Amino acid sequence: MRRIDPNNFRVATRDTPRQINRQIALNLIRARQPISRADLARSMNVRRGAVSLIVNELIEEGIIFEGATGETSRGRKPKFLFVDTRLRCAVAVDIRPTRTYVMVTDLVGRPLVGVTSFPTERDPKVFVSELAAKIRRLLADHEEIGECAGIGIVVPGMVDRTGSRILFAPRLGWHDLPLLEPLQAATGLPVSIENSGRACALAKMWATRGGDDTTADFVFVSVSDGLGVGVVVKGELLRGQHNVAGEFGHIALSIEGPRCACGANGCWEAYVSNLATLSRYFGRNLADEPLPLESAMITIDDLIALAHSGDAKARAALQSTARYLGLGLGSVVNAVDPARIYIGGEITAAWDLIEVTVRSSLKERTLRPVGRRVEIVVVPASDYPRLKGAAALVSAPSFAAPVVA
Amino acid sequence: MRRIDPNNFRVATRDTPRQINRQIALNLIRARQPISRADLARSMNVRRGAVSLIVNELIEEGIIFEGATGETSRGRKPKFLFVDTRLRCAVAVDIRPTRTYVMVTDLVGRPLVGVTSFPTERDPKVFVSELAAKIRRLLADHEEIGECAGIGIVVPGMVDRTGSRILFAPRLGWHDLPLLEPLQAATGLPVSIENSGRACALAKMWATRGGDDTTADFVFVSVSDGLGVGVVVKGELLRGQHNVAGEFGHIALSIEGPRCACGANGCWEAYVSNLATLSRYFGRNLADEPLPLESAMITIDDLIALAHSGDAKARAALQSTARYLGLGLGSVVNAVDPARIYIGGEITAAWDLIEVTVRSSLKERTLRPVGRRVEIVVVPASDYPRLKGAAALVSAPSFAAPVVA
DNA sequence: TCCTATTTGACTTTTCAACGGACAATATGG
DNA sequence: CCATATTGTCCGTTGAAAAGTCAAATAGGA
Repeated sequence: MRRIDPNNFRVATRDTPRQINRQIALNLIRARQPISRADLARSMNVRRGAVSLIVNELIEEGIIFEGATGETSRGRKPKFLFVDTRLRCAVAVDIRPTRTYVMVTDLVGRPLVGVTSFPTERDPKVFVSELAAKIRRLLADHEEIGECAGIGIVVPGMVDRTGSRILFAPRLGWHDLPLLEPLQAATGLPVSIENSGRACALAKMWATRGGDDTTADFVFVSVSDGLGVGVVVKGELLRGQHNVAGEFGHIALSIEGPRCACGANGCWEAYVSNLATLSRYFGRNLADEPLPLESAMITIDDLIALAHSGDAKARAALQSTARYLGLGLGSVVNAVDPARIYIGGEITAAWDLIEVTVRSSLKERTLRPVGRRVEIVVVPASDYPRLKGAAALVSAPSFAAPVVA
Repeated sequence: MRRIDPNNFRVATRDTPRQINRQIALNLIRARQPISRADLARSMNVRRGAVSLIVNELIEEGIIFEGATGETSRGRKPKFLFVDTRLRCAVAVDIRPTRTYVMVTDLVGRPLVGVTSFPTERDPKVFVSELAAKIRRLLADHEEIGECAGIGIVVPGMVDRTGSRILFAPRLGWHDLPLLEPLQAATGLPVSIENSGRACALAKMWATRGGDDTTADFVFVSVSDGLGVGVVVKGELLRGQHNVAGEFGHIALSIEGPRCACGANGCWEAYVSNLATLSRYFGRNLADEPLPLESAMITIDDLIALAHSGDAKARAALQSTARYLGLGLGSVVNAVDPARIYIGGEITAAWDLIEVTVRSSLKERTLRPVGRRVEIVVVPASDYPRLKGAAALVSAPSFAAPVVA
């Protein structure tokens, strides 16, 4: 039940059916490969002839290819179809406050070259030229991975609606910074930029899986230096009017709570960020202190290790975080009613310690009867959700549904 | 950038372009009537011939009609087209805890028969037969308004995803109650049921206006006995996985706050509902007291009148509510990044007293730089947003975009 | 080994709707 | 009266799905 905007619509032309069915076929091939033309026709409930035309068009364009012949119990053997991921790649970049990570993937998001990283340079100009050089070298060193289709970049901050400027990235000190144009100029490749929490959600949305899980509304909550949240509704990222929707990190947990970096009091982020957990461990607010030297301090990973080895103070700090995490998730669940919540970030390493607390405090705040059935899925750091999201920025557009009506 | 669900898609057929363009044309006629075929063709950027076919089809079906001939500076005069709202109507029903309101509208939501009301019977069976009788009598008394296309019902509670059962309506004491089938059986008319906050949002989405305002993401917050919220994203209501999304009334303002009817502590609703405001006025929590007799108590409208006449205690109570309202709106804005917030409910009568406080506390919690630009629009009770939303339940489906891909 | 049934993928004809252009009807201004 | 402009209709063309046909490939049974 969508309203058509009388000031912004897309009329259908003669080839609109083809555009639509082409994308459906492509997505089915992606989800169920290997698959034959006949199977495709059965799945789509159209004639084999119509499918053949679409498939041959896709083959001609090099988007899919005809692989080995398959087996059937009887009759002519089918020719299997696959999404063509050979000799093309995407560069995924994850910009974080201290280090920047780079990975090369194929066009369905599978890693091709291991993750490399380097310290994040705060000066934007220097950063751009450094990053461009690294990417050029990486692609030159691995000619076997083929042509690069584009660069996907993920940042811990807000991106404007055109995806070309960083509006505000507090932990990087970047403010209204054009990033797309300089990088595109420096690399000669198409670039997409996205907020990291949202990108994590994108990664999950486009994750190649068994294919028997249907698209459901979900939320990705990334607990890290900040709190990144991505919301997916009906197969689409929630963006809002200025492309800053989903900033659940700055909804209130307690309006009288501790001051948050955003200026407000008692934001969820101020309770559950890594800094908040560490602050509880140390018994003082680290946010007030001038830029602690990373090496001199214990990190969240150290804290989790301490907790695992039995340190009571570390355990208590994590339990508090777990409680606040669950309470905040309750607000998220009541707001968007998702089928599933993905949780990422360093804290997932302590999931065995905090799961019970998170779940029980989530239940405390969610409405009966349906809200409490929400599934929680932990995404370990080893899954590289941010980098996979960055890769999805490059690969997903060619699988997206056409815009109609 | 929507992902196509490989398990739930709609392939395009030969007549998909027609279905799409038909709905676009219909929406354009609705938004810009009176309009000629030639104008329509220009707006849609298609041939006049194609438009003529669609228009004649719509006329044949009785959905639009050809009215008076228009004026042009030169050349053949155009025949104007209008959405045909003659001799058909929708019945809008607003079920509230104490009274139930009924209105009859035409199919673009304009009132035809004034609002009538009767006390809400708590026993569902009695209620259904009473309501059905009232509707039958109403339609019989006003034969001039033509045939009834359906009944739209709005309830202060959660509705299941099929729209047939009330999952939970705390203030009515209804719990997992089938309402659609009995009412349809008793009236012989199609029935749609929706949550009242969401229906208010629907009303605004389908409000017939100048037509030069484009569809933007927005939120409707209805402050009343409870707190109803409807969220519209890209011309569509946010529903979530179990049709209970948008329950922002139960996000936290303070996790240590007062107990809410939902069982959690410090929900936004517990701070800004009419009962909360009245409780502050009386200096004690009215929620704990056994069902106060309405007549014996002062109502929120009385309280607002007192405030307007200078009563300091009443003003203070409203100011507190205003502050909490603004703070909660901050969370909503950060979560969904809307272009506009509509505010409805009894409290809008005190808007002159609370506006400054609401706006400043909203600003306190919203993220820079874009979040603070959100527009706030007050919807007075005299606009009947709930009833118009109920009417939209009946009339909107025929204008909705077809589902494709 | 031959025949039948089955399955795949290519191909042909039909139908639907947009596309592109032509045309009659209607009006204005010189 | 004529040139020009505008609206709405009509007709042939074209793109794509719908429906059906056919050859190729293969398995299994007689």
